This record gives sequence, structure tokens and C-alpha cells, in this order.
Amino acid sequence: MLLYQKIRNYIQDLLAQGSMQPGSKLPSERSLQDTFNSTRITVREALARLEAEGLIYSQKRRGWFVTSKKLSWHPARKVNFNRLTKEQGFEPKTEVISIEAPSSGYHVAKEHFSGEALFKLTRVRKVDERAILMEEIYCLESRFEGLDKQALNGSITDVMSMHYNVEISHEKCVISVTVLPDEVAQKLEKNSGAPCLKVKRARYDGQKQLVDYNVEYWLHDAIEMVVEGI
Amino acid sequence: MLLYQKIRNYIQDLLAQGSMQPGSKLPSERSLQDTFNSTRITVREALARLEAEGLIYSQKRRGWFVTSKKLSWHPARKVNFNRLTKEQGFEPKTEVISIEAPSSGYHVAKEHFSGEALFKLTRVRKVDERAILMEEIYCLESRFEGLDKQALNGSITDVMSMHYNVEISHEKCVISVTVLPDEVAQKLEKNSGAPCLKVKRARYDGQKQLVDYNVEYWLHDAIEMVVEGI
DNA sequence: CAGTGGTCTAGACCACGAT
DNA sequence: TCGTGGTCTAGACCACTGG
Repeated sequence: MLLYQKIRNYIQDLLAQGSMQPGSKLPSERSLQDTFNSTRITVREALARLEAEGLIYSQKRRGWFVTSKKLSWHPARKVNFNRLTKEQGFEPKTEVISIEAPSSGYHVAKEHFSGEALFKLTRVRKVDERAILMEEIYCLESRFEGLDKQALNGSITDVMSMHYNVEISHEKCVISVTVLPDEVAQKLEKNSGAPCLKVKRARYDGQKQLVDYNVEYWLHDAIEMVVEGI
Repeated sequence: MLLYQKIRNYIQDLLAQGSMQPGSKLPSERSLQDTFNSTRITVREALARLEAEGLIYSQKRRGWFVTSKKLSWHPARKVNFNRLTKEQGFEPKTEVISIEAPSSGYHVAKEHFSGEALFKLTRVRKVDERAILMEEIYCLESRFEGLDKQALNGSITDVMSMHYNVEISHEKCVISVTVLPDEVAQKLEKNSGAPCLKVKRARYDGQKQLVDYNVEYWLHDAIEMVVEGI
């Protein structure tokens, strides 16, 4: 058997035994190197596989940690992040990074909103103190006047409903696997190059008008998506 | 800038220029190493990032190649693989790996079919000669007698409808990001450890009886999922 | 057969985290 | 300050692909 597979199996066994709880720290790369009379390159090969598999994750220069149970997510439903995560036994937290309404349009403005002025809301969402999602929400400045004065660390759907009388009635998501862009990786305290699920979501009201357009970057090991159909 | 990022950018530029078409072969690792006066480790770091990003892919010991446009897939719809891929300009192909009905039950049998005897159909699906999907389909032996004598390289939904008068009316998918299990990687001519989308799908008839249970492994760079909701 | 990617060794320096 | 992961060098042998 290949050496990096031995190391991988060794760590998998550590996890399976239950001797390592979610969130706890693995032995350092150099100590694993000594354990197996090997080199860091090979140890890191094993760790990378386990990371891709979703069993462990690294935080920049802090170390390697055991992944928690995945969050079950319904991309095609109006979901309340805080409620959903609590139902599944996690402690949610939302941080507003910025809300901007610059005079110059964004790229998405041209593509989806025919060039009109937009708000851009950027947020990071955490479960159990681990940042697992960064999202950018774009919506019309004219339709949501004063949005930047609202409380934005809860459900945007609720804010739109309560303060602007706008209801979402349909949405379309496109989901792909890619890597975190560098600026997103930084916000989530990950290395650039970390795999992720990218979700692009367009939401419409009853008149089939586009209400908002979201781009979400989910850590690949933090989520599983549930879709029901027909 | 980091060296592996320089190499990554260099290759990205090659792709963006259009000088490299989908499916064409990249320079070898050793030639890139010479170009940048670097080492294979560093070159492979750059290639791994580009692979994770979905821009290139490797085939075992054959080399690195440029990825094609992604296939758009609606996981929550009854879709005909052959029709869908052709509509998007690809040339589809389905290979039946095996169909078995062993006396001993499968693990899924216990979990989903309360222990009854099952067929297990294993197939690989290709677009433009590239294997991008391996799937296992489980269904009741008693309900689909003689299924192993049917033509199984087309739509299973059609076979069930035409020969067994069974119609799918509802389905539920669970989608996660992980790595190809070793035996799947082999079938798809990939290294073990290649990232993938894993789709577990349960399909029900009008009486809410479970008709079949599928496990699909999609190459992460070959597909983007489209989901519409509410 | 030559060339390719897959695996591996034995080191090194750096930036950043924890303390 | 010390330990950590992040990046990098300069080689090596092997299994397999392709001509």
C-alpha cells in the first residue's frame, strides 16, 4: 500500500474510533512525519486527500482540524439560515462585511438588472464559530431605499418582506464546484485554492421581476444540498 | 507573487487566449519545470489548483488536458441523459458495467428497501469520449423481473415506464462534494482522490413507493447543477 | 523504447499564530 | 520566541502510455 494511503488510513482510524471530536486538532505535520519516518510532502499529500474528502480542514498556519457534521441545505427553498442551523444543532452567526451602493455599476448589474444602480451586500456566515459561507447579495437601490440602514445580520427575505413589502415567489440556482477566489479565501480564513461550492441564485417576485441576485461560496465540507423535484 | 501562482496564471493565459482548445494537451510537467526554472512539486501545485478550479484535468499517466464546457444538469427533474447532452452539443455514450442480482442483499437494501432482493445496475456515462459519471442503480428484483435482459444503455426511466408500467412522480436528491472512491476512480480513469459531486437520489411513484435508489459520482469539473424552486 | 505522471526523500526558508 | 503550516529546491525510482 502507498505510504500516503497508510497515513490517510491512520488518521481515518483516529476519527472513526471517536478519539477525535469535531473541531479538535490533529497532530502537526512534522509529528506525523516522524511517526511514519516520512517527509512533509507525503504527509501533506495524505492530509490533502482527507481534506478533499471532507473529513478534515486546515486553518491558515493554525493547524488541521476535524470537520463537523455537514449542514443540510435546501438551495431551492426560502430558508432562514439562523433557524435552519439551530434546528440542526449548530450555533449560527452572521457578520455583515459591507454594504455599498457605488455610482459605478457592478458587472452583475449589466448582466441581470439592465444597468440600474444596485446595492451590494457582503456577509459571512458561521456555524459554531467556523466561517463556512461568504455571500454577495445584489438588489436594486431604487426598490430598497435605505436598505443600508436596516439590520442586515438576519434574513434578507424577512427584511424585504417586512420593510418593503416584497415577496419572493420563485428562484433559480446554478451550483458548481470550484475554488475560493483569493479575496473570499481570506475572509473565510482559508488558503486560496480551497475547494468550494459556488451557488448563483436569482430570485423573483410574483410578477416575475428579478428581486435579488446572490453569489454564495460555501466551504465544500460544510454543506450537503437537498433537492426535491417533480 | 508566488511561483506556483505565476505558473497558474501562465496556463490560465494559455487557455484564455484560445490557443488551447478543450481536450487538448498541456505541456508536460517537466517542460513546465524547465520553463520556470522550478521543480515538479511546484509545477504540480499549480496544476492541482487549476484542476480544483475545473479548468484542466489529468488522465492517469497520460497528461493534463483542457476541460470542456460544463454540462448543465437538473438533478430534480426526470431527464434523459442522451437527449440533454445532445441538446448541449455533446456526444453522449452509456456503458453498462454490470447488472447483478445477488442473493445477499446490499447495504442500501436494508436501509431503503427493508431487506428485499435487489438489482444493482452499474453504468458509466461519457460525453465526447470522456467518462464523467459512474452510477449505481438499485431497484426491487420482484418489481422489475427480467430487467437484466432489457437494453440498459438508455434511459432507465423509459424502460420502467414502457416495460413495467412504472412512472416516477417524485424524487429527492442529496448532493455533496467528496472524492471518488478508489474503485470508481479506476472506472473513470482518474486518480483516487479526485474531487467529485456525489448525488444520492431516491425516486418514488404516485403511491409514494420507492422505485429506485441511485448513487452517482460526477467529475466535479464536468457538471453544473440547475435547481429551481418554490 | 522513451516520455509521462505518480510517489517519495531530505532537506530549506518564510510568515504567521499562539504564548 | 517557538511551533505551525505555506512554499520551494534538487534530486530519485516506479508503473504505465504511446509510438
